Amino acid sequence: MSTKTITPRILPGFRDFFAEDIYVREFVMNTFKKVFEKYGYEPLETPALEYTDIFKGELGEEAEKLFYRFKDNGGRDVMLKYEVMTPMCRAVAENINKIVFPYKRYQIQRVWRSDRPQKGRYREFTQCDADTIGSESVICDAEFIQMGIEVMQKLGFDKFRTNISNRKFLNGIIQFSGASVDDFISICMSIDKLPKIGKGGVKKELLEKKRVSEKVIVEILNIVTSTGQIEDLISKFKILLKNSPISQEGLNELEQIFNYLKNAGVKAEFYQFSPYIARGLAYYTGPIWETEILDGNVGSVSGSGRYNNTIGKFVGKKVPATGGSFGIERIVEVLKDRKMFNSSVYATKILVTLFDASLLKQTVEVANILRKADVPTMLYPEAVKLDKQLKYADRKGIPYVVIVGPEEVKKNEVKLKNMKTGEQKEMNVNQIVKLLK
RNA sequence: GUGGCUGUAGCUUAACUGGUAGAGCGUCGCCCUGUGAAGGCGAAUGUUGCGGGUUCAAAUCCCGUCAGUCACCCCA
Repeated sequence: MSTKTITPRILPGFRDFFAEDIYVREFVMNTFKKVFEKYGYEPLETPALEYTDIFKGELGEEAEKLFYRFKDNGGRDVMLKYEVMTPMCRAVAENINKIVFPYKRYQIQRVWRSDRPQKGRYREFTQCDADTIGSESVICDAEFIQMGIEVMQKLGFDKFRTNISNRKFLNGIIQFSGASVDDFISICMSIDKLPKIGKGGVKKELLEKKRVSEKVIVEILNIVTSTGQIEDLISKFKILLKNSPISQEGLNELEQIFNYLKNAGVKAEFYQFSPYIARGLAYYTGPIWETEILDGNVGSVSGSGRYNNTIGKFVGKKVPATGGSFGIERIVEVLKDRKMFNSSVYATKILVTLFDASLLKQTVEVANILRKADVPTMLYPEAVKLDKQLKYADRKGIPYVVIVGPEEVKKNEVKLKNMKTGEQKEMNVNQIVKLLK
């Protein structure tokens, strides 16, 4: 046998998850799952590895630099899943005749990007997406927004807002202000940074990098930073952009979405018409929205929108779709930071101490009775000093300790100690089962 | 991919302008031969990330390297 030791080290941007991390993560994921399923979304899973060509050309050069790409043993050009949406489109396209539309699915899976790790950014992380495929109706968009708000509340947030806008409306603004439609995406990418870098920053960026005149920029920024009541904004824009059919279409869609939310009883504080929401991604074609945590310096925790032309690339005919992604990693961080979830809860309820090796038979009996009654029970495996065993329970956060000593055995009882209050009582094992139920 | 900052015991860190590393927490033992989280006493743990250079002398200065971290790009 070799005596050489291996230095243990984890790859940068990859993480080990211990119990306390997993408890929070599972709470968050289960909350999403439950709400998704309540709204009629079904689960979908796709492989970790895909042919490179399904991602290539879809996401842009920037993204392609971050692919975990290699040749497999059969010489195939493959890569780890970069994001969840493209494989979904692939799977839908491959099974187009089997799937019943509208197809609503959610996906909570790990993806990999060879990005430089930093705060809240990892090379392996979990993506949480839900989408409705095969319907043009904005009811799907509106319902998704409602669902997103419900999830945020279920997670325990009360200061957040979903900012809603529409790409068609923005498209109209850009034409109205005199910019070229070719610059639409790059203008959207800059506008999207508005909350982060401010009006001045956006102006600077657009002037430096794009072929847009200062006059046009000022015009766009003025419209996009308008605030007010939803109804007022919509009617104001309808008049302002009366010569732009595409804007009118977008505004009508927004009107329908806001009507839906109102009728569904969604609290008005949780959503808003935010014309500055643009989203950086190229593929959005209609309504777009982001959910933002308002207190603290968290920012956006979800990004969504309608993308009617993306799946078509895999199928050869138009397949409309809408949906989006929730930033699970960021949400988990916030929950941990704000102690909104008690992650110290250890699943084990009772530690049965082993008082003395000669009492092993009776001790195991006690543990068995508890386990038969589905009480998560741990048996201390060594007959060491009681204080050591109690200390173990304390450090593990196990709420109860059962002591099976000679005195108790004589009376056919055990001692139950509550670790939080320090109280202890002698009783029959079956009484413990009743007490903890 | 670009740039900034930081590497001293398991963790947090001290060491004035270079003079052969000290503490708190934790760990372990004992006070306490049937009781944790409090208290008292004691113990163990460091080639100061690694390699080289300057110097009588380097944790400290210089160069390189590796690692971590933050920001930008981009994004979740």
